Amino acid sequence: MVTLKELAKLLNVSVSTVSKALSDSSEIGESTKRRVTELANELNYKPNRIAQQLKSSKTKVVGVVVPSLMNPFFAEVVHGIETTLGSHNYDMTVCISNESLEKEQRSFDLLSTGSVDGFIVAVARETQTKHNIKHFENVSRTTPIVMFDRVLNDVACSKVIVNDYQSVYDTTRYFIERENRKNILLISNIEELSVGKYRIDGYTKAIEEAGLKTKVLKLGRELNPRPLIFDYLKENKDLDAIVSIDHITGIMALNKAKLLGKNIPEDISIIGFGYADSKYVSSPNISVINQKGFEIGETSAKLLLEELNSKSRVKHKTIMVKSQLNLNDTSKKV
Amino acid sequence: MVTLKELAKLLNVSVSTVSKALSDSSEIGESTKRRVTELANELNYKPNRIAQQLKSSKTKVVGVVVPSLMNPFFAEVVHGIETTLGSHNYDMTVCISNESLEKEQRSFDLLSTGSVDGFIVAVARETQTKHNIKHFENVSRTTPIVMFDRVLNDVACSKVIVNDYQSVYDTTRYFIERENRKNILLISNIEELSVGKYRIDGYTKAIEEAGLKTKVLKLGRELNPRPLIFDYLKENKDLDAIVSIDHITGIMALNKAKLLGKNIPEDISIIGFGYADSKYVSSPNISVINQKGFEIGETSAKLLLEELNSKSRVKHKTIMVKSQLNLNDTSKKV
DNA sequence: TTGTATGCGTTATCAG
DNA sequence: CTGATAACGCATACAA
Repeated sequence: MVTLKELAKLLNVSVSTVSKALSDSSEIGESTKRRVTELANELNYKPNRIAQQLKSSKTKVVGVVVPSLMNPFFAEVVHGIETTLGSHNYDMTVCISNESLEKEQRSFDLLSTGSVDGFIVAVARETQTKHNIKHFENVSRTTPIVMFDRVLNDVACSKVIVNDYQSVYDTTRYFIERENRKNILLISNIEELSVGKYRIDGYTKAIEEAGLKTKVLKLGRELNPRPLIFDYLKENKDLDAIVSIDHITGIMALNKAKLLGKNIPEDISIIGFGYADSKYVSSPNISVINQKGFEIGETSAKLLLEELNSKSRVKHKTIMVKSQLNLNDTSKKV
Repeated sequence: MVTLKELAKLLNVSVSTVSKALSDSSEIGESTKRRVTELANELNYKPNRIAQQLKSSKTKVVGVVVPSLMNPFFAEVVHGIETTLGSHNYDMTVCISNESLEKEQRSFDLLSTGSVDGFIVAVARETQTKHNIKHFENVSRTTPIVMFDRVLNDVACSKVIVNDYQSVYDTTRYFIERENRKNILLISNIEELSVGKYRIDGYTKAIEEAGLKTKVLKLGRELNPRPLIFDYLKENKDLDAIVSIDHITGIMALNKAKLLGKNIPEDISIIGFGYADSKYVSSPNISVINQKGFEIGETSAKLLLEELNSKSRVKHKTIMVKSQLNLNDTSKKV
């Protein structure tokens, strides 16, 4: 690595002259600047970022902590984050919590000691169920945090949330009022998460308002839920609509319904939570409540950058990114 | 942030005493150690990683540059990388090249100036087609690089590759010999990538050895290739097997074949390239050549860590991770 | 056993 | 216009 010192020695000037020349300071004469920049280019000098970071106590790096990258929703959010950060010359350190509280804590502990200027996080399942929030509280004293999707209300930080309640409420009402469905099943495998609860609440409200009966199939953390779905469908032949509150069980329900000889959407309307590529993976194309992962990522990153670049301690914001209802071939378009 | 200096002042000892005490040096007396560690814990002292990095000129951070995270294969690889790095107390900075040469170069330029100890990369499409490799050559002089999947033969570095040729050759032969298929279509949308070429070559070899006729549908970079697939299938009713060399066009072909009234796998066997979750997304479950993304990630990370931790300049290795043939319900099991 | 001095590479302040 | 000096926080060779 070529350093300022080496350039200085070769040019018989001082280190500070070189430094100023390279940052095009008005203090330095044109001819010196030329000599310096020429040699710097020739030797391909690049300032050492670690040294700059130590000096400025800013890293231009953001820590991103997500439960998983295999979940397309999170992958999409991370993509949105990276795009926004990149256009502001920030990098990101990605940690995967694997839904584990301990891994999440380790990531925060490690990165909060100077490695990053701020955090963007979707809290792990275990963190949410055990409600252990010390690592967030500790860090947030010195370092801004933005939470998205999986959010903890009692941590003081900015948040980007999804209109989980409303989107499922609207969807369920759509099924009831526009499609005249009466036996609507909700399938859940994330009922222990706050977002899961909101979604179930939205469904319940719509069903009860219409005087219908709620039917909820909770799959818990079952690794292969397909048999459970199949059995339920087999024993409830009168179902005429299914709402899945995650991205994969909807597809499973679709496939199982077809196996049972159901016509879709004539016999059963099916909708799931989705993401950009959801349309490719089922036939007929499943309807989705599109969570706009990319936008959520962009918004989270912008929110964080705002906090990082404002001198005065900025007030925490909570922004809602509305999901988009994409009615494809598994719901009657009316 | 509490620093060594502050601890030293509070304890009326020197900075170096504190430093040594905290690293449990044998030079320091037990009682002093106790006093120091107690106060350090009380004030929640954590060494500033940036300062440590500057001192040691090691960051314990790896730069990971991938074309996309929305492609489940890359997401899986990154997950494997993160797992391995994490268990060795390394972090990773993830950059997404978006298949763009320029973005890839920027990432390498930025991170190679002290920010990371090494790189793991799958080269961008544009980099491969334009064959611009200067940024790799420059960096590799000072910083180890491991390439995976998308590999450049003329860059001197370690590589983790997939047995693309062999896996498609074997699959095609399976269709021919065990299932007695005669009209086998290969669908490609990555023919300009080295891995795409290998896969097509494997197919071609098997077909020609059997005295059959090759049929290759090249989709290029078409954004919505489904109509192209549909038309091809409609005009070639005699197809009895399809090999897709990426993870999504196989699913599309499956769905289009069903639309055309084909029974699967009786009329047509279908196989695609896949990843861990592929089995969930189609009905019947599509057969896949499973690329073992997680293992590729693990292997890449291990290879890099080896280079980073060996004093002597280690010889570059190339490791092949073999794909696994998962015959599900879209291929006759014999 | 503890402390002093130096350096990692950069930037900023101040003096010449 | 240029240069010397100090500082960011830590670690270590060397003194005491």
